Amino acid sequence: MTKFEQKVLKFCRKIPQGKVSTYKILAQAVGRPKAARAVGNALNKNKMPIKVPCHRIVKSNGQVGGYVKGQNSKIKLLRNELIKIKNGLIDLNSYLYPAPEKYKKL
DNA sequence: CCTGGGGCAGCCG
DNA sequence: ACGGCTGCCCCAG
Repeated sequence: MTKFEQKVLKFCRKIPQGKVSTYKILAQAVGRPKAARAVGNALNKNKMPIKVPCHRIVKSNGQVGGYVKGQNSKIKLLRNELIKIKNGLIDLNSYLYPAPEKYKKL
């Protein structure tokens, strides 16, 4: 496992239950602002959803995004954490962590 | 709403 | 080591 992946997973674990983050934010957190896709790759490759709650990572536009066990599975997990999803969309204003300014203008 | 192109770590030949 | 392809993406038009 590479350094990059480790960083990604580590940040994942910091996300509190009931909150979500985005691939982009994760990318920024690991120092690779433009590597959102690579981040997704890392999460996908990890394949250890029990220890690493990668279901709390969604797209920056609020869509659910993909998941190893399927989007539907991901949605269930999120709902299970009291996160409301309307038609495949998550309200980032309410759930986003660490909540950057640009998402707070509601 | 849809289309196209960019950018990045990993994997494979 | 090298080049090309891929994928839980992002953003501008």
